[in-house]
Amino acid sequence: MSLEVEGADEAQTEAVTKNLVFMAAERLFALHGFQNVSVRDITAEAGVNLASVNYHFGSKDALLFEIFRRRTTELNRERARLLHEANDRHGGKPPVREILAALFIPPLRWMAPENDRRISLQFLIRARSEGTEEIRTILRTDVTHLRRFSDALTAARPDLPDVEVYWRLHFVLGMLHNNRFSEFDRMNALAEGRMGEGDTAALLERMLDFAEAGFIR
Amino acid sequence: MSLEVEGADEAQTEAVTKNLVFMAAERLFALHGFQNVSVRDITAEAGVNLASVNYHFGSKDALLFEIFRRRTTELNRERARLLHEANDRHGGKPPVREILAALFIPPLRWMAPENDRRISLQFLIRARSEGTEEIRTILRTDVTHLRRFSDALTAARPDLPDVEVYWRLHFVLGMLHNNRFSEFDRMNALAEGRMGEGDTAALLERMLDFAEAGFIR
DNA sequence: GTCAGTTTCATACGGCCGTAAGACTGCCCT
DNA sequence: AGGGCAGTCTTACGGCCGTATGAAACTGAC
Repeated sequence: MSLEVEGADEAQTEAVTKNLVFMAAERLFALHGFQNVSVRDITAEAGVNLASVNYHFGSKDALLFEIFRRRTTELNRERARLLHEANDRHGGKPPVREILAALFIPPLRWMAPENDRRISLQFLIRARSEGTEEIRTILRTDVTHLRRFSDALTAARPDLPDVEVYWRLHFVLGMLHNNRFSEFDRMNALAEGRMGEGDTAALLERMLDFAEAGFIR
Repeated sequence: MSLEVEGADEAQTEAVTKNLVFMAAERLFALHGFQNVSVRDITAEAGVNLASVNYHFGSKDALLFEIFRRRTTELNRERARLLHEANDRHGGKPPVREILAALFIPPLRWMAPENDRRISLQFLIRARSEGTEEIRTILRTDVTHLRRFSDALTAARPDLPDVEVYWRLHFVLGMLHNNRFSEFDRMNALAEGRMGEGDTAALLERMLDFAEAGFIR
């Protein structure tokens, strides 16, 4: 349940231009939203030619989708690995807190201030609500990733009806997805700046305390 | 802590066209997002002339803002009234569950399937993340409404550090704002349709149980 | 050195966008 | 009767958008 960063390399030296576009687009989409960023904005930010987007990705929609796909895969893989490790530690039946930690830790790692994946997380959160119809369809349809977690949770709380588990997982995901800049800033304004965003380790414990309490009850 | 609907009239007979535009715009914005809906879409849906938006509201941005302002005011007023009633019932110091109920009940009332305010809630949730810079600034700046609730919560839990209250309120609002169609559909797909969206009274109790547990802990 | 293949470049096209301008309509007030 | 006016209509303008095209530049193999 630690937040230490682990080796996240990825060679990806192929096609410098394609990568410049990818990174610039992810950044701008995350900051301003899909519809508010034009292909011209992206190529200008990346310092490449206007036609690059359509040459390397096919279309603006396809670019968005590829970023979404890659980041989602990465996030899901990290989560699955942590859940797997929790399974190993507890003989295939980890307690609720460990399951929730596997769900929380990857995005919280990404969110750490010095982490350059911070923008990727903002992108994912945004794409979830503002994405293309294609993205929304996938989100609605492909729930295999979540199933691992709901299964683990029902195993950890066999006394709880399935439906109850789903609802509480729904609430927990709401907590998690609300961690975007603007919402945090709002609450921090209310707290007159005393919320201290930086400490992600403390945030993890806070979130686990809150979510676990709601789950164990 | 009941969900019975109360008198929500509002005369609003002024300028039929203006109202048609208002309603059509709210609906389309809620369903498809601000950037994905054109002035032409709105006026077509409303069955009025293209120029109506600019004549009655000044601009598309101003239209969005006016819808946001009105719905926010209505929601905040309902919440404030419920909190006030809770105060009266408990001599100015209601327990956590009552405070959270004052926060949850208005949006849940709006969300009830037969309620025509359902679309207004979807609009508000969307505007919160996709709105204009002006809307985001207001959300970030104007926290007077939230202060009533954070004050009440710190009074109900004087042993808890202020900062802790803000964090937990942040989590609770995350739970609440995640109640959009798409997110629910996702979880309901995972539950194979067994989540039974319709019963908002049960949902209220479920949310209160979860949030209260996290707060009391 | 040539040629095929890949990548970059400048440019343009058609389309939809938000907004403005000005003519027109109906209604009330005097 | 007639003038004023709020509201509605048609139409068009300039602008930015995503994408397509074809030429130019580059790369490596032989």
